[in-house]
Amino acid sequence: VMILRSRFLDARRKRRNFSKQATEILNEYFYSHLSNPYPSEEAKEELAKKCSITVSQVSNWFGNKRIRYKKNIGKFQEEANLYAAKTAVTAAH
Amino acid sequence: HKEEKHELDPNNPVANWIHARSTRKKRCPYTKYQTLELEKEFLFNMYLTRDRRYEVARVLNLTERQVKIWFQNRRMKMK
DNA sequence: AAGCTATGATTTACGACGCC
DNA sequence: AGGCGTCGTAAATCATAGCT
Repeated sequence: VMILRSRFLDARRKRRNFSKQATEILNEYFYSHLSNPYPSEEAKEELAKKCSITVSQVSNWFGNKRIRYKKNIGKFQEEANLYAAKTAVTAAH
Repeated sequence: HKEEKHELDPNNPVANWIHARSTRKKRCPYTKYQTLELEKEFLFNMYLTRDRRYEVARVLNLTERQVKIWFQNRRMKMK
């Protein structure tokens, strides 16, 4: 019984990477809230809808992103600059 | 809602994020046997009595705290 | 094709807060 | 006060998708 369930749960590990657009949306939020990248429940729901993924997946994504960014800020510098520039353009109308 | 500790360092984007205290025990994956026995116990009852907690901890060589937290996490996982 | 890395999911361990 | 409840998360680890 539990073996069946654990296999079912393990099946969740069969995943596809998120779409390019979804990753784009998540990164835009992350880098435009870099000093406090903790979306509220409502914000998570909105992101989930825009990305066509679940709220849990949004939480996982932010959890992974925060720890991986923190662990190696240098590696993400280029990406950070890219999204900073992008949101700056958006802000300038 | 704030958790754990914040570092005081201006100019660093990560400074105001939530950080685990350095005293936190490193995560230690449980053995297959430990997990299986915990699952069996969970199937028996989702909430531990004090006596069961003591017994499970003793048999699996875990602390009572670890067993308590394992059950808390397991209940959350179930939701 | 094989190896390696990036990435999404799961597992331990707590902090914050709640209710008895 | 004190202990166990949930909720959200950190950090480590797992599994494998997808490059090189």
